[in-house]
Amino acid sequence: MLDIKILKENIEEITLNLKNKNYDFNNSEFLKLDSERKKFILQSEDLKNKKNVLSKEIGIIKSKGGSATAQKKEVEDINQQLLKFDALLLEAEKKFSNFMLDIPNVLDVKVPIGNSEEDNKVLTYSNNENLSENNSTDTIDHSEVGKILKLFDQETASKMSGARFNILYGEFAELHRAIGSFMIDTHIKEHGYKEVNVPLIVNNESLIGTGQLPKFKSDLFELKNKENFFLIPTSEVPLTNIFRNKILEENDLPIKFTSLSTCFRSEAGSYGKDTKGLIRQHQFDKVELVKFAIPSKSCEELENLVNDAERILDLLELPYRKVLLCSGDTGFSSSITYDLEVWLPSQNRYREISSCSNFKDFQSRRLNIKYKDKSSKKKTFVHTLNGSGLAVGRTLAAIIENYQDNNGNIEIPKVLRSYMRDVEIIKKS
RNA sequence: GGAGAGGUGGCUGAGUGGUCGAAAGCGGCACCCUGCUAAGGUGUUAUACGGGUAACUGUAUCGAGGGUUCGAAUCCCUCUCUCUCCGCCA
Repeated sequence: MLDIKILKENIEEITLNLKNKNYDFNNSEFLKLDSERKKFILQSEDLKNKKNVLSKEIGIIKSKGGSATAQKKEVEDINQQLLKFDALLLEAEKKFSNFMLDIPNVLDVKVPIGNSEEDNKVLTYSNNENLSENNSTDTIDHSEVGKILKLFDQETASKMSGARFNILYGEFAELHRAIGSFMIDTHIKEHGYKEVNVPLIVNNESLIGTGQLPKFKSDLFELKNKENFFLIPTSEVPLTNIFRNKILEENDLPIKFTSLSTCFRSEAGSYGKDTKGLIRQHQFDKVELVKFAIPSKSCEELENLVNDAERILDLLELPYRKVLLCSGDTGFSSSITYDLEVWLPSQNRYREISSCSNFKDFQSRRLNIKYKDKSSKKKTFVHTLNGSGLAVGRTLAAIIENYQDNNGNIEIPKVLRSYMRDVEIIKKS
């Protein structure tokens, strides 16, 4: 959520900024809803004040043994009026807050202007080479290899569950588990994150806080037999909500959490896209990195966070590129986002494997997460950041494709071997 | 799932119908005092949203929502969470 005062003071500038995010900010509607709300607040508060004064008077009269019937009558009249005004106020507040919750975060000045994916700015290629220019691809698609090796079974998964699920057997299941363990170990041992095990089901307050609701409900799985239960689309949601309604100490910041969790996404609106393999599943595992930082340090913290995610790709020796998302491609809650895209030779293209964002105070305002600023002594909203470090299923796919030899055998990346019985290669049996 | 006990400010904890946004203590902050890191004294110390250049002032908030009442932290109802006991269970 945006700061209402800041929004009012910079309304032209913010309107332009949001336009770059393809959001049409209706500022006359905003001003109308705001003034309407204020009008009712004023009227309602005025009546309440009168009521409070009279009630106090009645108390004093009663304590002296009087009866105060005239005052009682007057308060009753006020109550009648209040009934009307409070209904109007409630309506106006609701409209206003729905309007506010719908507004995306303002973009950072560093974000390049653009409409879609094509306008994203590629910053670096690992090993300084753009592999999509080579155009020599005899790599077999990871799901095909999986089928040949009999370690990957989409048909059976679809029988028991439906589309966008998979079953991994044997070495693939092991490798999948090894990847997750390796990633989270690296973050806790080498990058200073604290591991957290989180609930996979959260309530809608949590999802409003991080920005998935109310706007993106269709992307979520909601449980049917219990009100207000949603499967998490990412552990960003529980991790960030840990400090909902909390005041943190400046000395404790930055706080760095990481979690390996299963994530659930409905993938509504992506029918027919990536139907084969591990790229787009209803259920997938992901290692998430979440940070709480003081505002003046959050930009720096984002750079570090991206480095932490990149480090995993470096250690796995997977080719990738780093991309700064353009304005139109930057997510609803984010102010600035870097994507890491791993090389998938079978598709001859780079695919997103991590997305790292600075949300600044957008989430913390919704969630009411503050810290006590040492110099000003004021309670100030913290900045929240997060990124994938990395998506486990997509990493598995990338390994299967990038570590494949001409016979369709798959070498295990060196750093993972100790996590899976020192197996060096997966061969057809 | 059954039975009971609870949810009060940063924390502990009083408060059962009127001047209670809420005692007291702890913690925090400011100042004073004291010749050594201790102790003491005084004051101050919630959040959000309005109005006002400002001093200041209004409204709301005692788990959430409803109700009773002129008036609710306090009484009633529903929900929720925590704790204890029983049952079931990985």
